[in-house]
Amino acid sequence: MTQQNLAHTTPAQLSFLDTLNPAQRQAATAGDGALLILAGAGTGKTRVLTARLAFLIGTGKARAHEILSVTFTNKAAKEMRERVSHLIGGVAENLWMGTFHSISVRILRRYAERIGLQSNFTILDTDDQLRLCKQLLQAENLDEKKYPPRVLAGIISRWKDKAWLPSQVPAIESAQMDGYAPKLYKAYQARLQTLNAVDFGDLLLHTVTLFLNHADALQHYQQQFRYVLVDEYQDTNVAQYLWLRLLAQGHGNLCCVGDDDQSIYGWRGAEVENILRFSTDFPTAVTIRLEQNYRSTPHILGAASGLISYNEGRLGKTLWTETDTGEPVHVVSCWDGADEARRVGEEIEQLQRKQHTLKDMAILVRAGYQTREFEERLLTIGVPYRVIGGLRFYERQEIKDALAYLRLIYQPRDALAFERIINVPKRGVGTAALQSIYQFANFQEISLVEAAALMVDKGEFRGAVKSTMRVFLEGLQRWRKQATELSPSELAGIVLDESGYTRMWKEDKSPDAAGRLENLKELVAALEQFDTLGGFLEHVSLVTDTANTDTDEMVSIMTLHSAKGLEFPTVFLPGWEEGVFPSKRSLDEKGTDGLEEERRLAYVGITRARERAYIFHVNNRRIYNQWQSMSPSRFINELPAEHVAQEGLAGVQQRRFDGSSWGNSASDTRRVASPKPQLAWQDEGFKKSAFEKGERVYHASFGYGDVLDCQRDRVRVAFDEGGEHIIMVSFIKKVA
DNA sequence: GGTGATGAATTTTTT
DNA sequence: ATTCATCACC
Repeated sequence: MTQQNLAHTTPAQLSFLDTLNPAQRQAATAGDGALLILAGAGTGKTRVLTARLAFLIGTGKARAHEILSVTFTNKAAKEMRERVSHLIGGVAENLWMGTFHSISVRILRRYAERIGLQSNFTILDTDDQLRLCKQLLQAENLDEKKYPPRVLAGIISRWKDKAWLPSQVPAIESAQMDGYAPKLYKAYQARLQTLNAVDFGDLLLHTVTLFLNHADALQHYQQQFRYVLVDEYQDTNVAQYLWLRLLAQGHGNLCCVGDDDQSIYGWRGAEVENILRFSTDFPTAVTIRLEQNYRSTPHILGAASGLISYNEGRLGKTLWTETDTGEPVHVVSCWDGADEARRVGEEIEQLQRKQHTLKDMAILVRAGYQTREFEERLLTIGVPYRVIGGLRFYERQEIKDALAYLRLIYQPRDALAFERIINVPKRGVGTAALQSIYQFANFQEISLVEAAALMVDKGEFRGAVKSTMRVFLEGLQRWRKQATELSPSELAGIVLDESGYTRMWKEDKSPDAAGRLENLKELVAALEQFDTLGGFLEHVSLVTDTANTDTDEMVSIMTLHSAKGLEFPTVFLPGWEEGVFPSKRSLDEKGTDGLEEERRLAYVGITRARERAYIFHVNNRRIYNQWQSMSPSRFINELPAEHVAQEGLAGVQQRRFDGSSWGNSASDTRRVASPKPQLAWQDEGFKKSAFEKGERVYHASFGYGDVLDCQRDRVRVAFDEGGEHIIMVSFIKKVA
């Protein structure tokens, strides 16, 4: 295969370069050394990255396995691999392509013992981390009110993002949590080590530590990876920066692609400075700007560019496009949230009548809670939608429980898994019993499972606990044996059955129990794709289930963050009000930096649009059940007037709304005169959603059911599971 | 150890 | 409003 890869490169093999514009081609074919590609939104970033990969291989500069290509998400890695395959074929399989975390895992599994772990270490999720933090706080006798576990977990994560080991936390930072934080961090790390576990931050931190302390390991990878490429460089944190710098040391062939204007993950440790500093870090670096935008109309681009120009710390780019002018960005003023949702709905219906397909439209919100009003509205008017993000499959309670069983089978030392399920389903093991198991295990320096087994033998438990515990432990042993004989999927089925976990949900009366059972079935089905339990567990910890492909005819609703990297012909951007967007909290916590990040988020939002962008803001919004009068976001004022069309209420710019300015507008004849939401039956949309006796409907939590009768905005429904309920029509949907 | 009441918090999210 | 967690009590 070596022969093949080195193969004679003919110009024909590099013909893909002809389709690139000059800047793109320059970036794809740049010579060795540090290279920064500043790729504005919609300038063909992925295209250039894949072309460069193909170029390096096609010209024989490197063989596929000598190139390391890092992304932030699995989705991006997958997409890039597919696109490279198109250019160079099956050789692409040999590329090292993945997320920082997945590549780190690969490295760490190999060198685990160097950093005091076993190769089969567990990767903890946020839940586990939180539980651990809580335990540590309890062990230190600290008040969980004063020092919330979440805060501690956050501090530790941020420190890890900075690549600080417990001993390296600087003095100023050490003062956090009244000075307890460093000690707790140290204890946390010690605990992880005994658990043979790592958290997400550790994956990077340990890899950096490994490279710093074990020259042979570092050299091995430095020599193997002759080229290192990074996507979304503006999102890297310090640990990732060091990780990259160490790997690229020597040959210095580090190619970073990014856009400082799209750095929106500062709150989780990303440092825009990494990209701003690139030329200083690598003085010989070549910087190439991709500025021709292939996505949006000039108005959209103009609005976005004008907005982002208010940010100070940026490298600066001038995006341009050859596309037709198109519509200005619509800024729509609304009375309240319900009105806003109604208007978005109307616009969607109108576009639909003009033959626009629903999958070309997206509603992008600042925060998850904002999706609700749109969901309700779209349900009412019968427009199919899909919320992207939110609670993911592997984060559901029942899935985590099931996974804990599997984890414990795979890795008996996994104390956090043990803790999670020892009393799920109920086995009569409460805090007291768990405490004694813990003490015994610590004292004997054995795992919780071993401790529990010994205690059962010694008759330490009384009554019911004694037998349930025995049954559980025997089961565990049996399953562990079966794990070597059965497929992961078969094993999961047996475990869920024999442990009583499935029965627990079958006997559960709550309306969502049926859904949980469904999810468990889905889990067992998903397991069929894996040959080993270990492989599956790793997949789960590193890979988020990807949102369904965009084949369905539906409007997408998602947060601005999860919209990054996507594009839609039509984009709706609601909630542009001071306090909501820019978010008050962001400003309070991070000041000007926070504001600039919010502004970048706004920039990301607008630049998702190909043809049409609608920005909405309301006069009144109910926040935590309290009506608040809102001013339009400063970002609206920052949009250049020539790219904007104002609709709805007049006099939006600059001034804060007062009651009098509302209603004077001629274009505002249909406005509702009170903050009270309009009842569904009063508006035209309701006709479409009127229900009739006998109709089949769906409700998000009750599931499917039949309509018994309906009155105005309410219907009585007999649900298949979960009985009879009277429901607002806006919460149910007709099904065929 | 389970149940009901009271009180506090409440972005963004991948890995 | 709603959720979540803890506390008090059975």
